[in-house]
Amino acid sequence: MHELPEVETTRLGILPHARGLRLKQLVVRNPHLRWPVPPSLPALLAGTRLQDSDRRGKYLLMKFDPGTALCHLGMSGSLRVLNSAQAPGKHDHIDWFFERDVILLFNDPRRFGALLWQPDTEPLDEHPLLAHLGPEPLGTAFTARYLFERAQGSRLALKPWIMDAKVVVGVGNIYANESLFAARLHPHRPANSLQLTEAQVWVKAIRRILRAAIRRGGTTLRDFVGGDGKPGYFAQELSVYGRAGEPCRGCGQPLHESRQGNRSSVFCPHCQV
DNA sequence: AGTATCTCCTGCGTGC
DNA sequence: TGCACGCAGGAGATAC
Repeated sequence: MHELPEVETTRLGILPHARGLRLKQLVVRNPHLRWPVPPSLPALLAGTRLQDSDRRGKYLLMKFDPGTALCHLGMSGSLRVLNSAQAPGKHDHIDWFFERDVILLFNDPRRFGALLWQPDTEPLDEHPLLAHLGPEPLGTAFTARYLFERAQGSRLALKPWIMDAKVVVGVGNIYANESLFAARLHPHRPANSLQLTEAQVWVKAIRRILRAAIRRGGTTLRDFVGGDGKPGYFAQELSVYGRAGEPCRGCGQPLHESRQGNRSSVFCPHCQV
């Protein structure tokens, strides 16, 4: 799926090819993503330079001369560099034609992704989709003390709680499951039962797992490819996600599965308390 | 204000 | 072979 490591993999795959290049033309073949692609975007971007690319949570930020394009990959989106022009496929919605024959292709079968725009006349961090995001899990603001104190105010179960982008960004279903297992925390525990010592373990687990997933190029279950078009290889290192009924890597007992907020949770009822 | 549910969408697996 | 069906989920919108 598409969580922080997948977006970061995409960003790192694109940057060396496209940074500093002028965008000759943006072709929006299908603007019907999660929100409509702004009709003015092709005219706004034509002839401008991609200065840099950043990431905020799961939003890929592409800084052009007049402003920043916000790209979300949703569930099934990919943004990758093409070696040469090719006939557009069914779900190839947007082409970015840069100088030097560099082409970025945005493909998204389920169209949960998005491409939006924030002009430099408005502060980027005040964009409605970015304004209320919590800290970056790999940043210095994401501390055990922060997590612990924030948890005291919520009766939500730990699993849906940590997936709330206002608590921390970038942790979706896969890495929520994995980090809870690594920290030996039961996903159904109320957030306000979290102890400071547990928060310390959990923060380290989240950071470690996200970093490891980035090193492996993300998790490819079905359709994720990074900016270089290659799949990620973290799926084979997953401990619980997608392994319901299989033996726990800690104790050998079968892993349980439940539903929380219509998302699957997989955990070991013996190891996670 | 915090929490729960709904919604968008397509591909894939399953059962008849 | 074909079709109906359920499922997967990021996360904002909506309802309580």
